[in-house]
Amino acid sequence: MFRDSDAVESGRGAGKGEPSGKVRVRFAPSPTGYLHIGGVRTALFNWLFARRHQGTFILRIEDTDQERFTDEAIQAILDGMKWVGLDWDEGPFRQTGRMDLYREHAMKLFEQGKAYWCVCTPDELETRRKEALAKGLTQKYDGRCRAKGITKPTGEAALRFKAPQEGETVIDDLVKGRVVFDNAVLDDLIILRSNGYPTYNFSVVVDDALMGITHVIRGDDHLTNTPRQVPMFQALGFTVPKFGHLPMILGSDKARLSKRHGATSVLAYRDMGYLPEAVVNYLVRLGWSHGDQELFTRQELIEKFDFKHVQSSSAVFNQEKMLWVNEQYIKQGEPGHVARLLIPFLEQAGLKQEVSAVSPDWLAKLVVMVRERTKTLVEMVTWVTPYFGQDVAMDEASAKKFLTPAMAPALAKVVARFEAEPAFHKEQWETIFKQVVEEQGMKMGQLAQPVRVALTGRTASPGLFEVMELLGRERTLIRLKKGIERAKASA
RNA sequence: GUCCCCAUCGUCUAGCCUGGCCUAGGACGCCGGCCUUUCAAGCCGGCAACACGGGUUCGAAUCCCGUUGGGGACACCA
Repeated sequence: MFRDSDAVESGRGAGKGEPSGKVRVRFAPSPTGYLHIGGVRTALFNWLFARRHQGTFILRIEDTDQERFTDEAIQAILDGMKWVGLDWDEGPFRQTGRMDLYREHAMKLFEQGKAYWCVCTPDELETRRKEALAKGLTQKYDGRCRAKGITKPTGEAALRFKAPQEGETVIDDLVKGRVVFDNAVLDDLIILRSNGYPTYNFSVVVDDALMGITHVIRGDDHLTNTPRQVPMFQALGFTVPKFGHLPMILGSDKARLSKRHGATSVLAYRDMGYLPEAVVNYLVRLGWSHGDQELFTRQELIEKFDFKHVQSSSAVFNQEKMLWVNEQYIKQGEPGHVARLLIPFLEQAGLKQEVSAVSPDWLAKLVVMVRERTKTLVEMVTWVTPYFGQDVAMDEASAKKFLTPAMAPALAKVVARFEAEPAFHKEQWETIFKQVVEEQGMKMGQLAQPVRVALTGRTASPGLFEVMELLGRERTLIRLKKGIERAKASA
């Protein structure tokens, strides 16, 4: 009976899975590419759980496969974590720096008769696996080297763990509840490859144990790995941690989220103009809920996060909703903060000089003026460009439509009245403007549009008087005059 | 094929553990209206779901069994 009482504690139903000791969790990505959305969510749940219980969050890079990892990928993971603000307390540890530890523990198992040398070659194994598949049999290792009792292999050999074959392994998962596996389905897994490197299922166990991990929170694609790992913890004499298997994130076709579904790297969302806190907010709601609440501050998340409300079924990633969340953060966020995040985008749009010429305060006001019209920082750039520089880029079609000779007199009147005012006062200028509209026997919109085009170069903009206020008296008058020139010249 | 997980509006979800308060609530999106100097935002309203079949019970979205469907795992990858 491979059943460890330590593993048996419910996170659902009975109690709330309140940890008794000090919580230690980890996020252990493999550096095969960028940090994707699913990875961020796993990291986030770990981080939240750690912060919620004043525990420790550890970052560990699973790089035991020399073939596939790259330093760039490690850097990308670090950058991604930093961008979303998931700071770790220990690490990043790299498994490649811990090889002695794995070998040492593997040999310990061998000496205790809990592991054995296997001289089957990868090719042979592959062939047998194919045969088994063709016959419709279980594709597990037949254990033929188990009884050979090889003490000192002469050639290439891998070390296999003697998995229990009787009884059952029970895990009481924080999100899935009680899951029972028949030990008969367990394979004698290779723990040390013939090249001396440990395999994943072994290195995780050694690391999780040695790092004192109390809760292993990971994607539910690892659920079936758990009954293979639990016996290893026990064979090594370690305490078995508690497990929590998070449901997967699916693409719109209900298949596991992948590159096929468009952007899956978190940093791609940064580049698309998403705020990191919006991404976090969206991701946490994908699989966790707190009543009807949609928006949470980071502090609220830490206070409210619990496994009791983690969904056990997978969720479809929906960019529309994430966009909405982003929009909310842009609209409700602290203007100065949004402005700071906007700067790199402005610089990239070629406004480096212009940006350095304005104050953070003015930039924040600009953000306030345009923010209810934008859903991303990228969109915000286009809304914000007309307000930099003396002149404005004029949209030809708009100018042609609204800056006509017939409009020139009314525009001139507006300018004359404005010029009579030595200082700009929003309400006052608005009153003046409306007076002109009335005197000219026009409708508000008739005069507002030409003015809008003269001021911003476009037919769509924030409220006219907000625009004037932001532009300031001088620039307002300059642009208005240029608009009149343009109107007169228009044939 | 074998094992494991999952199943409420198109999507994210509340409710399920501790059956009645559910003629199933919220959010995104979509449709319509209001507001309006443009574009937005905002506000109001609408469409839309308990996968199916059995049971248990006075009563089931909630408990049990089965079916179907979806996902995952079965490597000297992680």
